[in-house]
Amino acid sequence: MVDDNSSSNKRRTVTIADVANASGTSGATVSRVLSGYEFVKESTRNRVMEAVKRLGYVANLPARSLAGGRSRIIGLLVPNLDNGYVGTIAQGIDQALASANYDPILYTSHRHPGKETFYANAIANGLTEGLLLVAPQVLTTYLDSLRERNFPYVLIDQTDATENSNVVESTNRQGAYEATQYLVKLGHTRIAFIRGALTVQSAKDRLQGFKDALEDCGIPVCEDLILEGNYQQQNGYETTKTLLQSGESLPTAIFASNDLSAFGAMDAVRECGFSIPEDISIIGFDDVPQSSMVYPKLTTVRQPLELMGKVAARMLLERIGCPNLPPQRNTLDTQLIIRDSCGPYPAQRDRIEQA
Amino acid sequence: MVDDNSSSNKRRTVTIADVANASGTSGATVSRVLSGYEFVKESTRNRVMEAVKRLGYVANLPARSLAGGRSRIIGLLVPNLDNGYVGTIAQGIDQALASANYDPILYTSHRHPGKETFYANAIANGLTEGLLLVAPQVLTTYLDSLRERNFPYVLIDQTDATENSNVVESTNRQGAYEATQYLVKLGHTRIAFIRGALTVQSAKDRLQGFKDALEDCGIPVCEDLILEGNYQQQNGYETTKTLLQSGESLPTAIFASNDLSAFGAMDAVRECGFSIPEDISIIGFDDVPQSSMVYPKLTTVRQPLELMGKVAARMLLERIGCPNLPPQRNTLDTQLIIRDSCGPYPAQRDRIEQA
DNA sequence: AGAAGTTTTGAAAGCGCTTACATTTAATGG
DNA sequence: CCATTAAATGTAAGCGCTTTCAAAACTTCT
Repeated sequence: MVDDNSSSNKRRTVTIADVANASGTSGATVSRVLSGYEFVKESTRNRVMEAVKRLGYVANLPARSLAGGRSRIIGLLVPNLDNGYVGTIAQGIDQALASANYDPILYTSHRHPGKETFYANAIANGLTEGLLLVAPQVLTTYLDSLRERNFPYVLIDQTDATENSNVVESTNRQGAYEATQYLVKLGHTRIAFIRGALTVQSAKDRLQGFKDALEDCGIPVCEDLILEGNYQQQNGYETTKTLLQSGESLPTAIFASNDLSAFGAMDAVRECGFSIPEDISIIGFDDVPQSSMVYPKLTTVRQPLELMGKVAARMLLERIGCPNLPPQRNTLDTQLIIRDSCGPYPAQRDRIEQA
Repeated sequence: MVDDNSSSNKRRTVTIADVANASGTSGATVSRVLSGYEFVKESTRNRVMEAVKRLGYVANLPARSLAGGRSRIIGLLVPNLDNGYVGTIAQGIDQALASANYDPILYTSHRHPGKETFYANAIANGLTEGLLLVAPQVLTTYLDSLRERNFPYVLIDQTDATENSNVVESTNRQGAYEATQYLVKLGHTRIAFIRGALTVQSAKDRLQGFKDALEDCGIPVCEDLILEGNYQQQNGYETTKTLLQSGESLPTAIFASNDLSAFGAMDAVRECGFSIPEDISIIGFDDVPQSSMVYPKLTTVRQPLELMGKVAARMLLERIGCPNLPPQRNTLDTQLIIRDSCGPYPAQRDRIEQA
């Protein structure tokens, strides 16, 4: 019952030493109590906890980190923040992190063009315990450093060719396959495909799924209908517009390999005077929140984004706990979400082509 | 030119001492060079920088923090992540922070029900240099502690009644006023208003703008048409549905005081068999990215969200630099964005009411 | 009661950095 | 050329915590 309201009111923050004094123990013991160390006498523990509460003690994170403790911070590298895709994943991550009492520090990749800055910020500076990489476009640059240091990380919706990374992804090929089949079943044979950058594994897989489905349905793959893309809405818009204005025999359906480019495609299609899905069907991939809010509601392949974030975060936390677990790959199921943007092969097709 | 590839390959990370050795100086000097201290001889500075580069030295953040340096981390408290509102603001924040070489650590308020945890995480743990609070619902709980400690923070899209906080907001009253006037000019007189929680200053201000406009137009304010809300889509949906099913004399326009609830309202309106804007006009507030993507495109009052984020971040950084600047309030202009969700007083109105 | 554990604790050594403070070196002036 | 002042650098003391290491306090068992 030491009352240390002594004359020193210079000290700003309550330190572990204050708690030690107030509870008549040593700093070491307080630290043990706080870290849940087993061999502390019940009564001591209580005394310490009481003092902690009474003084409003909160551990100083930098000090703890420096001394070798856990910072309970993980780095979250995202490409940007202004679309639902990232937000939804982040939401899942945040939930999983929250229940483990971790916080994410945010790194946006657009501002880290090279390896340097990002590496410096996230890894070498000793703050984060692990890293979550959301759909990074470029990975070769720093993945090696990460592995070299045995620094825990997991890739979300992106794959490392070496198979040495922990990754959470979804059944991209299968999803695209089903989407394509769906379109074919509706009677479409001329289907345009807007692909993502082929540096991104998911873009390759989705393209593959598309081609496989076409092949399996006995429809020849027409390379002219495979449009170069980058998962951006603007690109979806431009590439679609170019296609529709090319005057060549038009597609009756467009498979945009992510929702964002699908939104762009929708704009372009409408601007060219076609209606969706009467003239041209559009299908996307991801099922971001907006997809059910656009008009017409977008038929798309759902990736369980929030779940992916959650799974990834848990996976990371697990690795942080046991640094030597072997790399693991977690592939979650996609699901075709049928809404209003796809229709049967357009009857009025001919009328349109004359226009 | 000291080559210190000595036999000790035990050390994992390069420390300031390594750099000191390699450059034939002391740790203190290295630290000075790194922090841009003025009185270091040019040649010394060069030698140090060269060693830094050669060894790939990166400062250890916790150590730096602990020793009293800058962590270059600011806390970002957001209500959630899965809507464009927060994402857009965050995007602006991130940009401003990036150019000052700061990173945000993310705190989502849904997981910090009381003051305790959040306070502990963000302030007392000594990691962050300042705090950015995005539209916090509750602030009384920790604002006092912040001020007491003279901890730099700025509120975004939320105001502190005491006028003692730094805040970045927009012309909420004025924006709502103009939106309402616009509706009135279109011929509407029965306008429903879905308000936000009145704990949020913006919600009060928007309501006030609505009432003021009505009054100035000589239209009596009908309390029955002011619907309780909370800025959530679900709420906008439910409250609108209830209103439309109440059978009482229906509104011809709905002013949802944020876009999210406007989206909810749109759903409800359509589900009740009305069309927008032919039967019922809808106007929102915020202009989140989705607003231009929904159908029909939402007429709304734009808050410069990204700019608000940017301004707030700069303001915070400024306060971190000069801790004693007086509280400042920065009110940015809103702008009425006319799109497709509002139309003139419906001619076919009577037909509908009979249905 | 004394040996042989076990459980509990405290003292003290850092973690890697910043920052007085002290000291050395260079520059200036008479 | 030496005092005087300014510039440049090194020494050392922490920042608040975790974690050996070793000692103290109990138990248990002959």
